Amino acid sequence: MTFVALVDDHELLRTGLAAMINSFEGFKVVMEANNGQQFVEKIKTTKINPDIVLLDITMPQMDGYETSSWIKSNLPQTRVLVLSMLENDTAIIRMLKNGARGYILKDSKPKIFKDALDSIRDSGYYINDLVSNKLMHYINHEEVYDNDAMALSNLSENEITFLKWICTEKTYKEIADEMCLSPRTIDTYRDNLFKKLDVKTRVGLAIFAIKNGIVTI
Amino acid sequence: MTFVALVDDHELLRTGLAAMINSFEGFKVVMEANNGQQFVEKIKTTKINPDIVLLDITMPQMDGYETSSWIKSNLPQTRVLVLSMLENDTAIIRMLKNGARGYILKDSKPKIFKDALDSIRDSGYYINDLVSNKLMHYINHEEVYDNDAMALSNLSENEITFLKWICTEKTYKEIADEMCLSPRTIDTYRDNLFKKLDVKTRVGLAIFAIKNGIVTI
DNA sequence: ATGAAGCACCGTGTTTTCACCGTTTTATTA
DNA sequence: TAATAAAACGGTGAAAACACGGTGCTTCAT
Repeated sequence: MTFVALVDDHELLRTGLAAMINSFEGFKVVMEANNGQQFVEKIKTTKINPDIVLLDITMPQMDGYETSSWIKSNLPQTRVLVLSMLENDTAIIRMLKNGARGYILKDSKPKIFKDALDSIRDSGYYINDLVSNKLMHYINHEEVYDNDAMALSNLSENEITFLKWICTEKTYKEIADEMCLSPRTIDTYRDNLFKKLDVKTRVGLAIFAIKNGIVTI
Repeated sequence: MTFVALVDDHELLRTGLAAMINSFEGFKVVMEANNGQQFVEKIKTTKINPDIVLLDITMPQMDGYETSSWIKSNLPQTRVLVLSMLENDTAIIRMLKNGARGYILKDSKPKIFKDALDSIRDSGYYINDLVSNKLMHYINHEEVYDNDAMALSNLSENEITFLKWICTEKTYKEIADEMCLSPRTIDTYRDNLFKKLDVKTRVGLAIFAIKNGIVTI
């Protein structure tokens, strides 16, 4: 029997998932959590040790990236299968770098699910087209992903906050007021981010912020 | 027994939903569809007549707005319960205007689901805080919603195209080149959209375009 | 202790964006 | 065909955004 944990903030989806997975021969859902933090707590307080964790990316408190890293270092025998709506290269590569063994979209058909779980249990990995394409692409364009994937983690708290304000209609001067910083500093933030993220305009920054979940619209 | 139809392009969510609803006393899922168009076809070809339709908004082919309108005029005794991730005012008001009897978020707890279904079966409506707040607000700011909801359909082809370019890093002059129009015309497009959409900056336009699916990022 | 790295800050100048005014052209239809 | 709406185009000036080249002040590892 393979034990499965579900980590996703959508309770409804979780309920459906649990029902489905429990209906699969040889699989049993033994834990559910709303986010990474709750998952970590449950791991620590209970003695439950899941074989496979079905993990969402966008969650409050502790997101999928962090959670997957944590699992990689604290539960090395536990395998992560990402279950996300995000289809963009950065998210997929980043999760794989953080130890994920497979990546499937939330609107997949049940059969895909079964296949993925079987494959991860038996071979340790589930390599679908989504993943293999990104991997192939990654091999040839590593720099791009490095820039992009690292970008997020290389951003300071202030830069993240700044990116949130970027997605409003405030001027840089007004943003400076909001953040209690000099307008010049804000200019520097912008210029640095232009370089870091390889964009040239405020719209570029806004798109980046949205794409990477720094702001939700 | 109350018959329920599920219209949502996320098969997994549908599976979970179906399992959950079938577990509720007195409810039975009698039809599932991937989108509005498929739903309409099934209604026409089969003799199934659902009492309640659980309807998503963002779907390919025929979205929730259209589908709800169609149900309103073709199946007047069928009641629509919206099930969406969208929490923004425009979406909620627009669905209610198109005949929806209730609106719940996809990450609601199962109990909310049961309550909503019971309420719609018994009283015809499910008025939660989400809906009542928007309704109250709507009473007092009707113009705003009219502007917003109508905005999308009031946009010309060129304006839509322009909004796509807005979400790039091109300057207005470059956009003018791309669209084979004078820079002045582009200025006018921008100014008109500022008024129509009630925004003040290019970032505002970009956010609107993304929010309303004119561009996908 | 020193040199590299990062953050906050500043000045100047150019380009782009935005606001407000108006004219010509095209299409529609009464 | 004259009236009318709309789309395309234009000028000007102020405000905002962007580019570039800096200064101090920490921090922190060598």
